[in-house]
Amino acid sequence: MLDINLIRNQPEFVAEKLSRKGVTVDFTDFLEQDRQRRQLIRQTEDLKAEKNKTSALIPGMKKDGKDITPVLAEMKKISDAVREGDEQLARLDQEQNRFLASLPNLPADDVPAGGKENNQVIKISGEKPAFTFSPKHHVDLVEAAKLIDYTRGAKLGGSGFWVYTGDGARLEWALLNFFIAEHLQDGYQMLLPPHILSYDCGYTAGQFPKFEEDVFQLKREDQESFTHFILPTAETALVNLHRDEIMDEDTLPLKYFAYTPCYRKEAGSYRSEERGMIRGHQFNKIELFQYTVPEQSDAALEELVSKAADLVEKLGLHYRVSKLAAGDCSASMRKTYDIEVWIPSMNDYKEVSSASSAGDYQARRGSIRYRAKKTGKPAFAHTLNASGLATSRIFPAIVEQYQQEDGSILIPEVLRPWMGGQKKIDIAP
RNA sequence: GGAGGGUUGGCCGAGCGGCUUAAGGCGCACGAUUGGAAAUCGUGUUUGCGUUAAUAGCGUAACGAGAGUUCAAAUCUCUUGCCCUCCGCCA
Repeated sequence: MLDINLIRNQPEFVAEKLSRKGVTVDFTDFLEQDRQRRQLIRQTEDLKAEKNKTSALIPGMKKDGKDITPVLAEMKKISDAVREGDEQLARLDQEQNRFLASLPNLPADDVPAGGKENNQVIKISGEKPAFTFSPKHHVDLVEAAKLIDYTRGAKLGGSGFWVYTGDGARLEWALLNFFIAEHLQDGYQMLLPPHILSYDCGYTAGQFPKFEEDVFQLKREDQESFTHFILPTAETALVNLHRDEIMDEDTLPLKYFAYTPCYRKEAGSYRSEERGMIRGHQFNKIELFQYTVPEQSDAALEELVSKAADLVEKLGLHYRVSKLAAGDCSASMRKTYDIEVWIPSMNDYKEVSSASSAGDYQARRGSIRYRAKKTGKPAFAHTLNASGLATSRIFPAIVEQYQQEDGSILIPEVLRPWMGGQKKIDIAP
């Protein structure tokens, strides 16, 4: 949600920022309606004031035994006028909120305008592994080593699901354990939130109403629209933790991380080059999240990016970091860095972490505030999130980048403690 | 799944149609008192919206949420969220 006062005072400025995201808006009609709306508020509130005054007379008159019939008639008249004003206002409010809620966040000043093609690679770490043999695709590798069972996954859940088996399950869990240990060491608090969330959570995160179709919706038999959904990322849960709260400034920054599977419909987004575990309906992810005061959010974003990058680095994988152009950031975000790992078989980099600052956009939607010490007044907090990390692309990257000529896979050193010291995975007999 | 009870300002808790501008207490802040402190006394102590140069005033709204009855709703009716107790079922 954008600050309506900013739109009132500097509509051209807001429109220009939005155009960098590829969104064209003309606020003329909106501002005119806003003026009318405020005038109606004034009129209706004046009527309410009159109503309150008149109503206060009644008990005294009754006590004195006076005839209150004319006052009752007057009250009736005012009440009807108030009701009419309130109804009209409710309609205008709804219209205005719908419009405001549909506007994406404004990009930060240093974010390039335009779409994907304007993303800037700002860091490349390591080098593409040079194979002395012909490297295999991760699907072939994990099937040979019996790490993932795609066939039975599809039997259980349909296309886009898989089963981790044996060392594959252990490797997956080792990754999560490694991430958890790192985040705990950095002073982040671990959370395990519910996976089923109520509708409001999706609204606060900025995913609803626009992206309602992207999540698995849960509906009660007796209701028309869905009331709950399965979370597409732990971010949706974490951003709602302090919804409708006013926190002490002293408690900020709050640093959390959560492990959840992420459930996404991914309808129509399957591409043939993404066979395997690049894009599934369910994948494991650890999500980092921070609540900060506005002055600290830029530094917090840098911290999150470097934390996520550090994990990929410690796994010994070749990756790069990009700053996304305005149009490639999701709607709620003012600035996003993507960390992309090299997948040899795709000859491309795939996202393993997206680190973003929402500024106060989500805070406004969810009324997430803190009491500013300086003024003593409530102010909107800033929210930031980053994957740390999603395993569904890290796993293939490890398998492909660490593959040996005989089809075995070396286990990155940092993961070995969580795999009983095991150093490599051989192809299954 | 069934039957009850509850939901009120930061917290506890009264109020069950209009003398409530939400009693009283606790906590917190400031002031008085004191050599200093405790105790005591006094004052203040929510958020949104509108108006405004204003974080000053004034107005307005909010007693879990939504709808209704009424001239008037924290208070009555209906729907619903959540919490508690008991019963049933089940991992």
